[in-house]
Amino acid sequence: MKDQKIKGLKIYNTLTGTKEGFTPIHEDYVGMYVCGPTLYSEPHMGNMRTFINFDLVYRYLIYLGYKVKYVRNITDAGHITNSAGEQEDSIGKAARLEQLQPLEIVYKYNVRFQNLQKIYNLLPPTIEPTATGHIQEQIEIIEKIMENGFAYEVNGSVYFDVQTYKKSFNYGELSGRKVEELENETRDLNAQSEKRFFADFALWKKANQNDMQIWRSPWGDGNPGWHIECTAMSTKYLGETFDIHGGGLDLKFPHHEDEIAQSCGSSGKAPAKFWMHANMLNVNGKKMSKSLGNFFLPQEIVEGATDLFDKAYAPNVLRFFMMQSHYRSTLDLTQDALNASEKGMARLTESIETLDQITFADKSSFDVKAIVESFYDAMNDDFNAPILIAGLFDAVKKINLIKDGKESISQKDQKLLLEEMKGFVLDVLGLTLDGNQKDNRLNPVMDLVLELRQQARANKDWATSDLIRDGLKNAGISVKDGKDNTSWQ
RNA sequence: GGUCUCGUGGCCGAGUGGCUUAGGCACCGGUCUGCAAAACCGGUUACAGCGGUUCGAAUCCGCUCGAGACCUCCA
Repeated sequence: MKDQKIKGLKIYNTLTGTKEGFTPIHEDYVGMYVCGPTLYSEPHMGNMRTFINFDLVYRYLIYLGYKVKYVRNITDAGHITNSAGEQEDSIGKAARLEQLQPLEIVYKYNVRFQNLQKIYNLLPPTIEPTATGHIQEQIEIIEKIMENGFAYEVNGSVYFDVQTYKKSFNYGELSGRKVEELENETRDLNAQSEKRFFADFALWKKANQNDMQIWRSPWGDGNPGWHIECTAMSTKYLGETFDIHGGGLDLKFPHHEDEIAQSCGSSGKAPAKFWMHANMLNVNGKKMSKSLGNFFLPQEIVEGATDLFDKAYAPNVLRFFMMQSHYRSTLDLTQDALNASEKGMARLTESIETLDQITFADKSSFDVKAIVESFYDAMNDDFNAPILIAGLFDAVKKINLIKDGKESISQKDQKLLLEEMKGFVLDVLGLTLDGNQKDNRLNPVMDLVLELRQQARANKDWATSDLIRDGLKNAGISVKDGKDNTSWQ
């Protein structure tokens, strides 16, 4: 089935604003670059949403059988934002505050980030290159851009020459901005700028006295510009043009626009065939962000340590919650929504276990293949995980009906459905069944306890059976009386 | 101020011209049960407002109202 389905994948391309059929540049191989975090603090849940969404993309491409090279950078060089060079870079600022070296800051938060990836069951990218590890590559790209006449040096800094560039290329094609209009749109014009043109951006920035990180370059000591690291690293690991470039929607302009300019300006080629942008995670309708203070940390929510919610949620629940919305839509995070996801996910994962132990029939009473195909169709339509989940719940309903003897399934279909449900739930959505797995040592104990309760019930000794039930409840174990047997969780 | 996006039932959230009852949760009814919970089955509630195009619009166009994003670091 995968062989037939692999050709059906469509991806929404920000560059064209349409869904396009996906065909990799090199057959069977996919190159994907995603902009990673700047590690001057711990990533919050909003950041995680983007990484989880691209994890979904990565997982589905693998599921379809592609060999995927997934590059996600780690920004460990701070970037001076103000063109006058007055503002401190984010990493340097954090370093000063915590009285650590910049790379100690980055290391510290990278350890946490890596841990979060494990907790949230993100597949590790093929490589996570760092900006500071690729200063030479960045310098070389800048040199190429200068050779091509699209950059100029001023006083130890190098700027990209947008005006010259747009004579040969279309600056603004990704974000739909027109350079002529940009000037009026800009809120704060910096009159003191060294730049020839307001839209020019720094490729290399001359060092300040108080910079904590400084590198040597042909133009003197300084720092690489914000955008150049992605161009350098994507080129190095994926080539001048690769299949997919992803990132958060807030990076579309100027970051990704400038990446395109740098690639075209150096190699003459556009960096990526497909640009994918993941939308923001909202809290009460507003983008989760540090400045608004409406963020919480991924670690806090799984520990129940945030004031925003009165209980802890499993990482699985957060993942499922996010998968219930499309990656290109904003998603509002509320406690009610999380509670809904928690229950729904439990029902979904439990049904997989039910299916595993189901009784076969000679024939299936419903079209199993059609349900499975709906899984692929959903994901092939621009990774539409919410539709996939709706399809999975169709299967859940059928499985429960089979259990009740109202539908039936053949052994062959059971095998197919189980395999594909596991595939989509575990491998594609990246959920785990951990929550349903019981402690090996506790198992026989619980068997005994429930047996005793069953005896009490047989004797109509309700006092004893309720004592056991209530006692277990206090211990955090809920007893579920089924038709034929009693289970617990 | 400029550019753009969005406004779906109690909540979250899909769907872009013609039965999608999307789906999840909640709620109501039922089955089961010693009771309760859990499971399961069934059901109700919607397309911001106004106008237009069309045989027909949640879906296309216009206007109004509202929300948000980007233009500065941001996933």
